[in-house]
Amino acid sequence: MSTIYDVAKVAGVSKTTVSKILSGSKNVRPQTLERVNAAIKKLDYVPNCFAQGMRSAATKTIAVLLPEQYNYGYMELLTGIEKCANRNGYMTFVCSTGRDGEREMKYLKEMVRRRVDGVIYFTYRRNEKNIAYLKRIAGNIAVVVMDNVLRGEKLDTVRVNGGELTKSAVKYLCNNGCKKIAYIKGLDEYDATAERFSGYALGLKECGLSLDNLLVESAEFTMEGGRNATRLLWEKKPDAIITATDMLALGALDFMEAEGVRVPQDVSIIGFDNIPLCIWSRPRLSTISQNQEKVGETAVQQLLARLSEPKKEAVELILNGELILRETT
Amino acid sequence: MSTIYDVAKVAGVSKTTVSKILSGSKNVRPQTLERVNAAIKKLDYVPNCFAQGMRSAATKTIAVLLPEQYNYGYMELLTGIEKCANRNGYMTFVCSTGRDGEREMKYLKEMVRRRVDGVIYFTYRRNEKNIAYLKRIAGNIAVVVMDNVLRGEKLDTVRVNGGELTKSAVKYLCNNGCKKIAYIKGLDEYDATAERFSGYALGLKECGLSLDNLLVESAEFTMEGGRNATRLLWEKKPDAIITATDMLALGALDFMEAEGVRVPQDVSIIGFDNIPLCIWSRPRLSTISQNQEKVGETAVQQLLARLSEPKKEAVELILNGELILRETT
DNA sequence: TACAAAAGTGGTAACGATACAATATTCGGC
DNA sequence: GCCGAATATTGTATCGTTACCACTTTTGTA
Repeated sequence: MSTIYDVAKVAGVSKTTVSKILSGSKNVRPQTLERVNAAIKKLDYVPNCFAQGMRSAATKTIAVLLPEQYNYGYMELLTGIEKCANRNGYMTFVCSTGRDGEREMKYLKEMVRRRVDGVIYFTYRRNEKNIAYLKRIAGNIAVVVMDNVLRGEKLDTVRVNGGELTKSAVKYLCNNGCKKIAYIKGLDEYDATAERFSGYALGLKECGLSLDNLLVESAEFTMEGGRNATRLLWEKKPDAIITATDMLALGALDFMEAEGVRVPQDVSIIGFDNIPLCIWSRPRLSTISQNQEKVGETAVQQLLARLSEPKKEAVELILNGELILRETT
Repeated sequence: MSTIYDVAKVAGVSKTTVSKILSGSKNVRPQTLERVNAAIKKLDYVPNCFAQGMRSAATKTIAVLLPEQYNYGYMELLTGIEKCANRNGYMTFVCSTGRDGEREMKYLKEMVRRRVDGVIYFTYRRNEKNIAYLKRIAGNIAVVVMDNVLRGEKLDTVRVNGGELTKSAVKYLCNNGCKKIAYIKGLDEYDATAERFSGYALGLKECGLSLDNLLVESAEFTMEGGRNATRLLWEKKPDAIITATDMLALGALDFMEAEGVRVPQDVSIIGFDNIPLCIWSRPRLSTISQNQEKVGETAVQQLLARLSEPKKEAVELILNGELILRETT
């Protein structure tokens, strides 16, 4: 592969001149510019990113750390991140840590090794050791934290207020006459879904309803989990069910179909995430949309903002989602 | 950020010794090893990938070029690629070119700039200029081509034999008494789907049925496209419909539901891809599965094989898919 | 004990680019 | 045509690492 030196030789100038032209300097004679450009074209010259990065630090690379194995739920978020990053000349590394703190640390170090400019950090719960490392590297590498797992850590944060949104779902159901609103939680170790549950509790309170632990179940984030939790809840005859994720809601819907329960006449169901499957279920699932593509885009924008002003105070960006009413309410 | 020189100073040895230890040399006294490791830990030292890459070429990075904007259809493939790459210590860049040759070239150059070790090249049709460039860089960067778009180019290829699989679907339907098997093609410019259509034609021939152009429609790869094509086809009263992709089949299914046509009693439908939605449609969609995760894994393995033996003759790996019979046949 | 081989360590030159200072060339005004 | 200013070009050091060779120390064997 040709180097800047080869280009200089072919064009009959010094490599310093070539370097200047590459970085768009004005102080070059038109004929020199032409000769150099011809040489670049002839040799198919492409600057070596590694050599560049060694002097001028910026690698135009962003890393995205995800807690779970790469799955459909991250698609929109990743699309948003990719698009915005590429638009700004950045490439991205996507790493899934599989909920494993050690692996997360391994990837964080790998990102330092690769001198990425920034990290979009998505995790499912606090890991003090990793947070300490993250804060240490935040001096050299821009860090944006997704969700509010690390609140109070003075790191830029981008998140959707899942609590507020869940509260609004409770209020909507209440205003439409529901009195026994059940909830299917995710695993408590997930901060993001724990927040949604808090919103549920708060919503009940503001509606003058009391929180009944018998109307709350926990489950794995799968259809199967949703089905099982619903089976237990159904004995308490709720008139509505809100779930922490759409898959749980689809499980609930599946249970109702099997039992011959009419949705929404006998019971209303509201999910969370607005995954594409929502419009394929019958009846179509009402849910809360987070607009993940926008979230990803915002995260990248904040990262770039941080890179251009490293000293500025950390910000917390809270995006709005919306309640999407389809056929299960 | 600390450098190898800092480590050497703290440990009281030369940077050459530190470098040796990092690369796992045996010829080091245990106490020296210990002192250096302590220094590395103390300083949180992580080698600079750029400086390393400048001497020893390998960057442990693979690029994946996709023709379409990052979407659900690529999820499994990407998962396979990611998993296998990470397992082998590689990171991946994913680039979507949006069916734009210029953009594809831009990304190819970017990958050369970043000195990736290999490129997994996925495109939708031949672009001579880009192919020429690809072949030129294939001397320095390992290239694996997905699908058979570039057949005859002496580049490693990994693909699923969509033609053969479609043929087997035709035979299955024929053996079950279907006589008027219609087909919904994708856009002809896609080589992968064109191959599937050839399989359809060949299947008919081998079953002793003749290809009737009135039983073939083209459409965009969307549900809407499938619905419209089916509306036209339905006038010819086919007893089965095979489609180039699942979304087209879901569109067909949607049309049948709206028209009150019973599936599979009145007409059988077979899609292609086995996207997750297949098990959500009612009746559940029969389809052809490509096992994309396996495809991705195979591509990475071939890339690594090429890296270790650059001179070996190019290979073509053809993976098997399978006909998945659900409720539409 | 002697002496070659092996083990352990260090010095220096790359890798390919950019930054900075230094030098060469052109230009404008008198 | 001369001189200073502006423009254009170049030489050299440097980034952090590894490769290679040279050197010192230890080990093993006759």
